[in-house]
Amino acid sequence: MSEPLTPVSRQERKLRTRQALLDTALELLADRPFGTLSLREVAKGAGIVPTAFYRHFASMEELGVALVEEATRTLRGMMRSARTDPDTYQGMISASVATVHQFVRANEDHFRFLTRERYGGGPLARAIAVELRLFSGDLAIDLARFAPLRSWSTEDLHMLADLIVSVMLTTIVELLEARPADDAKITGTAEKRLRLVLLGVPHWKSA
Amino acid sequence: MSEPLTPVSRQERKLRTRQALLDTALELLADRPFGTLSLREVAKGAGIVPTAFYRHFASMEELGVALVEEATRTLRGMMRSARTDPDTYQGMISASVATVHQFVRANEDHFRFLTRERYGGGPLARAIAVELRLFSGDLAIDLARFAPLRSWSTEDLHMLADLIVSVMLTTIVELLEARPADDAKITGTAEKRLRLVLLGVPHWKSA
DNA sequence: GATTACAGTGAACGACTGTACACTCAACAG
DNA sequence: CTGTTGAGTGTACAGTCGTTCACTGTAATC
Repeated sequence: MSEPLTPVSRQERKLRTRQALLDTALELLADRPFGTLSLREVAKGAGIVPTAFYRHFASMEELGVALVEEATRTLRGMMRSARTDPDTYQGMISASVATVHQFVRANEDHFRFLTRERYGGGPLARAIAVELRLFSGDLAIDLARFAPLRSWSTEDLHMLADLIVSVMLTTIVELLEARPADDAKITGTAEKRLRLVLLGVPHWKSA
Repeated sequence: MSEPLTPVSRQERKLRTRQALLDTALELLADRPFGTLSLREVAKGAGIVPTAFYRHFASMEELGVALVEEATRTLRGMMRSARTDPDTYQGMISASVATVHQFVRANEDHFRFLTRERYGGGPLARAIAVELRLFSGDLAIDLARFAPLRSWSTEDLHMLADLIVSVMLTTIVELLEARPADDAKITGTAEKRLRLVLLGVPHWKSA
């Protein structure tokens, strides 16, 4: 149970309990929305007394914001991982969907939290919205490098990027609600949806 | 303040307080998730004592299910209203988007509730998911009547219907978060997204 | 006109909530 | 070695929560 004899500095211990708070919160969030969990149960889960919670966060809301930061770090990792620029649509599509699939399965808690609180209202939803806009903006920049999209206006590129993000988020939610046995079916449908969207690209006229 | 001298039968009174409970709940839900509101405040808002709540619902959860029913009635009304089958894609797109816009602005509470609780987890999210699947199924049937979609497999039709529903829900959320001054911009983008999706239809090959 | 059904009342309960306050005791700085 | 810092403790308080129970008054029934 006890950690090795390494003296464990003071701030290191603090960081650990802070992480324990974030972890138990995320765990409790597996099956209920953020607004329903209490400071006391998070503290208890992390093995500290309720009043000690305030040594780390001024309120539950502040904890929530920290959780958004942690989860969006995973999201950015996914985006970085997907940026392997293959040369064909089909290659890009299946590679991207595979990346999403892999990241979702490896970080279910983070994605469940993000998708659940995205429309939950309050400051959390706003923080997530900001992060998703950044995400979509990055995607638009990436898309601009593709030959068939060179001539598109930035506005249309953002429209396309939002559409793709929307499809991806739908897929993520489907993955989280399904048993892993159905993963292949879900990723297959996701690829179809993206293919259909990109099929329209060569024939697009903005007007 | 007091209603006219009409004797107001017993069950009519009961129906009214029941509706008052639903209305105050919906009002409170304007800026917080369902899980955070309490039986006591809903009862107080409806002008009855907490214990009288049980004369109408066995629990808050049951109230929530009733709210889902009420809100999805609005949703079905929207679908019925949109089924005016024009003959061109462009006509169908702009008419549908206009219908969505009009219904959202006329029933903001219902749509806010649906979109917020959709991913909130628990029995409410499940009830909403069921309703949305029905909605998507109806849409798939409607789509099957369009000439360019005659040859599509039912699986692909469902894929397309889900994609359209997803775009519509994204649009609804955008409308709810924006000031009405930005409505034109949002509906414009929504039409673009649908146009892009449908642009791919003639070139679709399922494999 | 007497009787029943039942929506709404009011007090009380035990459990849980966030937060204030004074405290301990080990890691740290001088 | 000494004094300070600060993460974690324990008690306490005022609210709120869902739910129980015995009740009241009136519309509906016979």
